[in-house]
Parts: sequence; structure tokens; C-alpha cells
Amino acid sequence: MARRRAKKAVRRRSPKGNVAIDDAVYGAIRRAMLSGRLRPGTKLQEPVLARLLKVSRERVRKALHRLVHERWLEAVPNRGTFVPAPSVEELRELYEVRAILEDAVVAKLARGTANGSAQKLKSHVAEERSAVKSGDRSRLFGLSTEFHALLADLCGNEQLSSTLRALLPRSSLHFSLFAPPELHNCAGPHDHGDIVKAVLAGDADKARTLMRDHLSGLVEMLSAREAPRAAMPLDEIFRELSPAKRS
Amino acid sequence: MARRRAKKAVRRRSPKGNVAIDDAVYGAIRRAMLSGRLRPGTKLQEPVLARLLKVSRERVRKALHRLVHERWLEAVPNRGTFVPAPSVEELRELYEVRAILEDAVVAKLARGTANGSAQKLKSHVAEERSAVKSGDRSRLFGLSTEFHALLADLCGNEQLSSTLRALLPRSSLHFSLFAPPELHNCAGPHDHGDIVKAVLAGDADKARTLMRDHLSGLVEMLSAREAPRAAMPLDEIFRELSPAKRS
DNA sequence: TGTCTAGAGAATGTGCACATTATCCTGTCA
DNA sequence: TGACAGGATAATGTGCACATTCTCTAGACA
Repeated sequence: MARRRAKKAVRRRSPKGNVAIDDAVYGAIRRAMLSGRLRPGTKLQEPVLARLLKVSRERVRKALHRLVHERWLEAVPNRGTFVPAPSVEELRELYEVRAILEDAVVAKLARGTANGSAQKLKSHVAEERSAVKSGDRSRLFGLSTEFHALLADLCGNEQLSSTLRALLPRSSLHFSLFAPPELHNCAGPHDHGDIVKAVLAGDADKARTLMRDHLSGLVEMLSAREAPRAAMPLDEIFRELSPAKRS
Repeated sequence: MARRRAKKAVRRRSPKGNVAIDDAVYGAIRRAMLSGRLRPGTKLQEPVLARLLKVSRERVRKALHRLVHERWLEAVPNRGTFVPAPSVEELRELYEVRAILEDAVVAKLARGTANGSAQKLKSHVAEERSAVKSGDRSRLFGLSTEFHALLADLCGNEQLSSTLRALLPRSSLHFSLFAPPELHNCAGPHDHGDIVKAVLAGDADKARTLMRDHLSGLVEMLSAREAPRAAMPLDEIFRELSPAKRS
């Protein structure tokens, strides 16, 4: 009973802030992956992450399950959660499916878009260009992926959008792990601008061709599998990212 | 301490049987949904299911999370887990995405299949025909869905296969909730047989047309939204299904 | 009579303690 | 010296108790 009262006095958790905490934990781990410093095979231990992020182990657990579900991570029963080592074969298959879906996406968009779509697309491409200049790798990666999601969103078919979005985390994983460190090698923003132009011009055939070429180019780049960055201890990775967790 | 020893004496859980229990709980709830007796809006309460299935609440919790993830169910924070009421609009969107993917599937297969594919497809269609005759609604629903998954599997692209499979639970949900009770109204096995013929004949165009018509036919049928079966208390539904849980 | 409020009851959410399992290290024996 | 067995340690997995939130109902008041 004494214990019960003590607990009640100590608890100072904001009422509706639970999902916010969950999202912060999820985001921190996801950002760590996007940074490209987590090498395939790395084990993400629940107690370690809980200590580094200063949350209970259950929160880490939940976030890890979510990431496994989205295929950012892989779980082995009674063993733990690991950073996957996706194969080139998987890369090819993944981008084949993306090509099927995104071909349909740009074809639909070229046939006609909703009001405001043109503005959204243009400003997104502009944002990508500024990210290239500032040299923020994580930010550019995020924006590049989001471009494809944005296209799908503008189709007005939620199922199409969510189906493609489900493929993007795994796609980003390949990017994080195997993209070259130099940003100017990424064939991203330039292609994106051309695709937008074709779509807005209503040229479906050109848009489809550009999209397929764009995706093929990414496959080629990622198949090279440039040597990844040097490994870094977990605590250093998360120490760097911890400020963003609170924003 | 006495409590601790008592626990140890009572526990008689098989060592590796945990995942089996989880699967059983998951399967029981899924089967309940496929039976078509759970109406949209029904709340699936954790304590009730735990009592009916004779497992701990945590197991039920885990299974519900999984079903929510697969979009069989919908969760509302602090409120519970509910049987969804998917709209006709969603139905159309869903089948549009399926058409995009399955169009590509049959086109790939018509270009050439792996050894043994023909046999698998033929025997599957035969199985569907026998299910129609036996009048087992749940079984036919399961087989009909599995036919589309089988086609995707035979493509040899795991990503394509898993992407389509991710859409099938939600698709089955529409089927369970809104398909007419009479089995002979289902435009299933007959279409499937024709598609198999076209694929094995290498006629890609015909296979694609048949697949698109087949999916359109399903949309039309499900859009009618026949009156669902009468509601039934949860305990009766799960009492009927409990034997299968142990098999 | 309709609406709003307070409280009882029951559901969901979460931290913790403990059980179970894997890993690593050490010592022994061939 | 190498391989293997056994135990120490630390991880993952799970049931439970409690906190929090929601729902539903009875009753007061306009």
C-alpha cells in the first residue's frame, strides 16, 4: 500500500502523451537506420535502447515490433531484433513491384490531377534541391522517398497510396545501407523534376518511361553496394539523434 | 516464495508451443471473421475472448494487434478493437490496386511458368470445384482468396507475392461481410479455370482481360451489399469454432 | 421532460517481476 | 592444444497488478 501511494506520487506522465512517446522512440530508431550507420546484422537490444532513450523497455519493445512489421528490422524468436541484410535479388524484386505500381500512378496523374497537386509537386522538388545544396543526407533520403509517396497520394486512391507506402520503408533500407556516401551521386531530384513536368504536361507515356528509367537507375546504383560507413557503437548513434527526439 | 514455487509446479506449458498458441488464437478470431457472422461495428473485448478461448489476455492482445496490422480489424486507442465497416468506395479502390498487380501477375505467368506450376493451378481449381459441391462457405472463401495468392507465388517474385497477399485479408473482409449467402452466386471457380487455361496457353492478353473482368465482377457482386447474416453472440460463434483451434 | 453531471463499474494500457532461453566463458578431459 | 560440458550472466518472453480511460446509469436541476 505504501508502495502504491509512492508510485502515484512519482508518476508525472502527461495524460495523452503516450502515443507521442511511442512515436518518439519509433522515430529515433528509424532515424538511426536512415543515418546509414547501423550495419546489417547489428542487434538492437531492448535494455540498451531503453537506457539510451530513457524510456521503459516496453516502449522500445512496441517500437521494435512496429519496425519489424514495416520490415525495417527482422526479429528472431528468443534471439532478438536485427538490422537486416537485404539481398540484391530482393532489391530487384522490390523495384519491379514499385515499377508496376508507380507506372500506374503516373499514368493516372497524367490523365488529370486534383487542384493544388501541381503546386505540391513543384514545391516538393524545390525542397529536394535545397536539401541537396545543404548536404543533409538523411533529409534528402527522406524527401526522395516522400516524393514517390506524394505522387501516389495525389492519385486519390488511398489503397494504392498505402500499398506503395508499405514498400517504401524496405526500399529506404536498401538506400540507407547501400547508397554511396556522396550526395551528388544520387540520381534523385533531377529525375523527379522531369517526371513532374511530364505528368503536369499530361504526357502519360513520357511520364511512365521516365519513372521506369528512374527506378532502373536506382536499382543500378544500389546494386553496386558501395562499402558502407564504418560501424559505430549504438550509444554514439543515438546520442547524436537524441535532440531530434524531443522536437 | 511459496507463491513462486506453486507457480513453477503448476506451469505445464510445452517449451516451444508458444507460437502455436498464438497462431491458434489468431486463427480462431480470423475464422470467426470469415464465417461472416461478425457484423461491422462489433467490439472484440479482450477479457471476453480470453475467457472463451481459455488463454491469457496478453495472447488475445497480441492476436488482435496482428489482425489490426493486417487490417482485418480496426483499433481505437483506449476504446478497443472493432470489426470494420469498409465502404464501397474502399472496395473499388482496393480492387483497382489488385487489378494493377494481378494484371502484371498473369502477364508474367503467361510468358512462362516454373515447373510444376500447371499441376498446382489445375489441382487448386479442382479443389475449389469440390468445395462448391460440398457447400462449405468458409472453405470456398479461403480457397478463392488463396487462388490469387497462388498465382502471385508462382511468379517467383517474393515481393510481388507478399504485396498482393497484404491486400487479400482486407479483400476477404469485404467478401465475408457482403457476399451473398448462396454459394452458387459466387463467380469464383469458373472464372479461375478460364484464367488458368489462358495462362497455361501463353495467351497473356486473354489472361489479363479475364483477370480484369473477374475482378470487376467481384466488385459488382460485393457492391450490391446483400443483407448480412443475423448477428450472433460472440460466445456462440467461438463455441462453434473452438474444436478447429486444437487441430 | 430533456439535459447535464457525478460516480460506479468495466474495459484498455503499462510497468514490473519473474520464467525461459540463448550466449559466453571457464575448466576438464582426451 | 582442441573440443566439449557445465555454469554464470544477460537477454527475450509473459503473466499479473495496477493506473488510466471510457461507458453507462441514476439523479438533480432547469
